[in-house]
Amino acid sequence: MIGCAIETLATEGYAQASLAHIAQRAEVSKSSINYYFSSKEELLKQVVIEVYNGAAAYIGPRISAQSGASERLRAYIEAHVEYISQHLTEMMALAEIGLNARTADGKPPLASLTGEPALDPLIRLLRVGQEAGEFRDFDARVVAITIRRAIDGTSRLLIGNPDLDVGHYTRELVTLFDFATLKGTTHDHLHLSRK
Amino acid sequence: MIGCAIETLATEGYAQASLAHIAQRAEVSKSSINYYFSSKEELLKQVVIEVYNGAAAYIGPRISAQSGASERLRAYIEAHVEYISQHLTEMMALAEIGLNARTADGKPPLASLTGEPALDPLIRLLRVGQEAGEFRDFDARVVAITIRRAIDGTSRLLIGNPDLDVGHYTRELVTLFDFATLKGTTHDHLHLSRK
Amino acid sequence: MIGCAIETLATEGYAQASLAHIAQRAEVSKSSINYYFSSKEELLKQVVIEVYNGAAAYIGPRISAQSGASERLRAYIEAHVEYISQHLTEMMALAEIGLNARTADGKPPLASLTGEPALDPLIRLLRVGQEAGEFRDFDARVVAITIRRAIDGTSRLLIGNPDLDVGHYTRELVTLFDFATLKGTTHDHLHLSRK
Amino acid sequence: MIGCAIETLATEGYAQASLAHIAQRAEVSKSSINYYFSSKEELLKQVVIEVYNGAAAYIGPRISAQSGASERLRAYIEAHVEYISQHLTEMMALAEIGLNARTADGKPPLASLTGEPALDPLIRLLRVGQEAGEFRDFDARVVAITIRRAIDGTSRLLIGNPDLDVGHYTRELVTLFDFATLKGTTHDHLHLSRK
DNA sequence: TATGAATGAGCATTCATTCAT
DNA sequence: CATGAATGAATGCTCATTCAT
Repeated sequence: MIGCAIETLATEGYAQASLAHIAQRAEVSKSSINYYFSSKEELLKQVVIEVYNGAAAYIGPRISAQSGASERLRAYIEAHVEYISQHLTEMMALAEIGLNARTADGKPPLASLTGEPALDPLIRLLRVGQEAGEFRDFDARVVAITIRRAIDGTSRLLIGNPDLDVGHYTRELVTLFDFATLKGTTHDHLHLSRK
Repeated sequence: MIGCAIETLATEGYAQASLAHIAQRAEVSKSSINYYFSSKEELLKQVVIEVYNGAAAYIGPRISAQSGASERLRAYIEAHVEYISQHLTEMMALAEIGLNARTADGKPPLASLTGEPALDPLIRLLRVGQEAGEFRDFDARVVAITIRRAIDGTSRLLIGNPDLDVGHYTRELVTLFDFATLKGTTHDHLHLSRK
Repeated sequence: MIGCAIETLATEGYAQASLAHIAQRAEVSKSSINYYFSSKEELLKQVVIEVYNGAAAYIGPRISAQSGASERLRAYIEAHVEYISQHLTEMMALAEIGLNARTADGKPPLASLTGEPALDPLIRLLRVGQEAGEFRDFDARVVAITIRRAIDGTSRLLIGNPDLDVGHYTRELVTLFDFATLKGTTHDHLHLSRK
Repeated sequence: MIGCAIETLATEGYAQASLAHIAQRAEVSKSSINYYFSSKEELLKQVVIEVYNGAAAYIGPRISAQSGASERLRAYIEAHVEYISQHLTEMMALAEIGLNARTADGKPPLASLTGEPALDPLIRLLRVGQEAGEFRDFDARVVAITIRRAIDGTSRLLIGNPDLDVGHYTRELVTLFDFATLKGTTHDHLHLSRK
């Protein structure tokens, strides 16, 4: 049932993801959904949890397997893009919810996903790299946000370009952020002159 | 009236931006909106045009004023982030529309805004820089997408952190993409080893 | 303007014959219609009058030109069918109004057109024919109603069969009602046995 | 619910037969109608089917019970008028739908009811009578149309004259079409002279 | 004379939810 | 455990009408 909700969200969009449509896809009655989930909000929350846990289970170990900060960053990007490319539907669903769902007061409640809390591990990773002397001196939060934005954009990119070479895209992204983060001598004048 | 539509979209979200809510904010009747705009779709289209033109008028000249590719890229980022930080509401509205509106068949029709066509000038800018020997050898499209994603994320970031130091954020972003794009010697081994 | 109302009614139907559509066809503003006609009801009334007078001006003399009752009846049918076939649009408009317009209380107010009052001349014609011994002994009202129904159906018939041979159709109709009304000996037993 | 739709159509007319009005008469909510009927069009279709089937069930056997063509024609008229006089409301509803409903392109889609297809059995009946030598030589289609028009007009007639003597009216109609169709000698000169 | 602006009422339809079974 | 029935609220939209100009 959660699976059908995901499919509906991904293929029809948030606005069309009514209980009726989800129920139709799941070939159950609308009432059944309300039986298992106290409200639509609850259903969406479960969708988020399900998708999020699935991603974490795949990505977490991939990062942990690496030891150096730069290797971890590469693994972070690679694992995310890879997972996204293999779970496009779920990611689209997540995006639909994250961009539309609001709390009663009106503001994006699931900012927690793409937002600050979810960003913390990445920020920590970057700071560790800086302390270890692997990364140059940047604002870890800004870089983290940029990386997350690049990663989160992957699903849309793949939707629009289904035959995109994911491997090539991943490598380019990794290289890009390698250059952007790794300590080097050549570019330092730029960095300093801008400070 | 378009202004109120923008405010409603930005503060209440796409789903809550009904004609009734927009009309209420504008202190006119629902019918009046339908008098000036033949449909809701038309209203949203006008919102997009209005916001888009305003941004282009500000940003375009700022980029053109620069001559070198790397200076242009810096101007691109700076002008965008600056404009976004000063027109947060409009940008949020644009995002709400771009991410939710669908054509009759169901898929993102306004991808044109954040999507491919809008990307072309940036891609060209990057390629010019590569041909001029200013930029290293990267996939211009991947880098362009990443830059756009970083820029487009600014509005959400500012919503969540209203007292963010925009100047600092912009400088960090510019530096990040300087490192990511400019030709240097130090990091070349990374790039090559990954190829 | 009345002409455009007629066209709109005939081609788009009563439900679609809004002031907006009529105004569009007439290439004037909606307000102009309300300026010349105090209400939509008034406009429709004028349409009815216009069409009705046009028909009367054509048909009246054609009937009066005949002297015998049976000749008059033939002229009645012939003139009507002929006029209808040449003014299909107007007739369709009349039908749309007659079948849909209602007074405030809810009942067909324009029954006067196809209804009783409009029937009186025909009833009188038939009775004169009976008194003159030309027509058999029938209920003039029933026959009159039947003749009117046949005539009124002509427009629909022509809409559905645009290449109908109107001359043939008219002759068949005239013959049919000749048989139905003229005094004869052969069928009298039927009539009597049914009384 | 279909019953209330019929009543509303008959008493208030097609234009006033909104879901709101029908729901009010049925003392249910508008939503309930949409629950049972996927659209208003569907509701009207069911009304047509219901009424049509009811009529067919009554009228069909009455005609089949007769053997001769002229007897069948009499039964055809008698059964129709009788049924109509006893189901005035339903017939009015049917008329409102048939005369107003339009397909997306704009023209009368339910012509099938009063229109050509529904006419075929009557045309066949008349032709059989002609081949059997019972009926004179007329255009069966024209006569059929005229008979249907007379029958279809009955409901309007009864609405306008609730205390009409239906028996008398039926007999007059039957006699009229007896004279109009049966082979006789007296009138033949008319027919021939017109040919 | 003619029209743009504005609106309240009404339309068919969709939705999440409740309730009895 | 599951669902059919039912509904109030809300949606985008059309309409005839009014009013100031």
